Amino acid sequence: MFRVECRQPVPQAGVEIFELLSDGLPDRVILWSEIDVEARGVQRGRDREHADVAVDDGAGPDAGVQLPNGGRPRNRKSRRGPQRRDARTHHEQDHISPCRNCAWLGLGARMTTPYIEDIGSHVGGEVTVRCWLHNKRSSGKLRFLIVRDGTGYLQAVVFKKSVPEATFAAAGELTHESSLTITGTVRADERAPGGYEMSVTAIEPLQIIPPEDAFPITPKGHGVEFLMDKRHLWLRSTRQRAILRIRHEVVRAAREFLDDDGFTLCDTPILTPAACEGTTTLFPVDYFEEEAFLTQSGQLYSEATAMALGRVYNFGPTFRAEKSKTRRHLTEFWMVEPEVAYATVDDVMDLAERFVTHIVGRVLERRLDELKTLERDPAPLEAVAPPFPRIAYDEALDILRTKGSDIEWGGDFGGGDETLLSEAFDRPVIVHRYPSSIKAFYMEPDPERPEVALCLDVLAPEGYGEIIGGGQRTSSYALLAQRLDEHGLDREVFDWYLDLRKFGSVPHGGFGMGVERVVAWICGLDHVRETIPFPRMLYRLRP
RNA sequence: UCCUCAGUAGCUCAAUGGUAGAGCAUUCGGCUGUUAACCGAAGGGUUGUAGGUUCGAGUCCUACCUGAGGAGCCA
Repeated sequence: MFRVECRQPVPQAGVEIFELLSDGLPDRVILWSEIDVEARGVQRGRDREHADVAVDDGAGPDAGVQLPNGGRPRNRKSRRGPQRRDARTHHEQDHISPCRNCAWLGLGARMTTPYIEDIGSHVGGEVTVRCWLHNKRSSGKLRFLIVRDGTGYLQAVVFKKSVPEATFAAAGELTHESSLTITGTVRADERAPGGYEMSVTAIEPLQIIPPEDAFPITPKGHGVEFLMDKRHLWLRSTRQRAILRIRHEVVRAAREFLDDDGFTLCDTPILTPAACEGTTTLFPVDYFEEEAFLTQSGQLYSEATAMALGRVYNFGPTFRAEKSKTRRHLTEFWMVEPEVAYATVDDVMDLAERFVTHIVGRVLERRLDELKTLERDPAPLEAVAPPFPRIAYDEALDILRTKGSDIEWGGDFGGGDETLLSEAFDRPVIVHRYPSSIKAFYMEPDPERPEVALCLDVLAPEGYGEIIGGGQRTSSYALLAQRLDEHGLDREVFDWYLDLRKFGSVPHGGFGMGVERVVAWICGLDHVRETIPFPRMLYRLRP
């Protein structure tokens, strides 16, 4: 037995490992578990030629390798030059596995450390999986280990008669969420969850969690408070992983849509000198003895970048210090905000409609497995297609009144009103032209009805409520200045914003979409707190 | 800030004002195909905190603390 050890810096050693394999050990696969942990990190280097790995047989540094056939590898110096290229060619010919991880290691199919999601391309071969123990079932002389590596679950079977006693014992000592590498032959087996199973030949525990201080999250139920306190560990559950993958898909789809539609990403500052809208509470920050605030929207700045680049968006965190304690609120959340020069309110509605449709479509296309994990019925999502119903605020009031609401004209919708409205349609509904009095100072009034604003909200179906808010912005300098005064906002603070109306003002508009609310809706969750890895809420700053 | 509900074993929950219980987790034993495995046994408690009523309080009362849901406000 030998091991391969990492020691820096030893140039070209990554190639040496490969040559060692082909020269001295034609039928021998070096198992991942036989490679020192330090070497693994280096193996991940992008440039294989400069991977820093030396070879050691355990007798000491630079002692060389004692091969089973009695041969020794040539010393390191003699292995530079053309031979290296030969080895690489050999490697490329040898490399037949479609497994991305094995290709990435640069060691072809000989050294197989696949991710579980790729395990199907290794049937019949011996592989090593680097993982955590998800669950364990024992049946006397037979032990089932269900392991996870972040990409999936794999059932590994340890037969007492087929492995050394120590290996069988090691399988027994592993505890829930202990880390390990596990080696064995991959088989297709219908009895195993996922359809593939490993017959184990070797187990190497990395860290065994002691039973007296066991992993706190058990397979059975827990309360919200407990899980939130253990959020850093809760993330390892199947359900949380599915949600975060869908969140990733939502973000990716949003950016993909805007990038492909000619938008330029122009991120806006997090630290701001004043309220963007002046209506909600802000988190104050000491900015070198000046008071600053965490942003609650990048919109005003995006209006500036839109005047420079035409179509822009910003994508970042936003902060609201509201004492809201509901299933729809976080104090820190992510928002994507497109802004378009020369856009009218109708253009913004068109954009919002195409945007939401694209995002939902991508999730259905790429994350159906995760939706299934969440037991989310995809049917309501499949109905999401243009055109979305567009109703004016006045019509919305009529609908609400038929459904029993006693809302007066001029009032904003409460959570219950939003639920009532969205339940009236099978897809997202756009409500436009709210009374100016309940909207922000920068909303453009409707020229035909100045008491309403050219604004819009998109309400998600199934009672999920507002996921998008936006509209057309005031383009007149005089009107904007007047509105600032009416809202009690300081003109000097907004002088740069007023400049946008002073130097080539044009009609323009955009919207902001709350990522967490969209994810909650798509996943069918009853609370936004699970849609972000570490939610920040009223009374919840840790972990 | 206001309203409602909850706090009992590591976790999820029971317990008419009268001996503090179960499942999961943990430990030990059994089982060669388990699917949140199963079977048997064991350990594990200042019932959120402080007062009060009562012969007697997990249970009733008061205050406080913590959490959850909602209102307002918002994406």
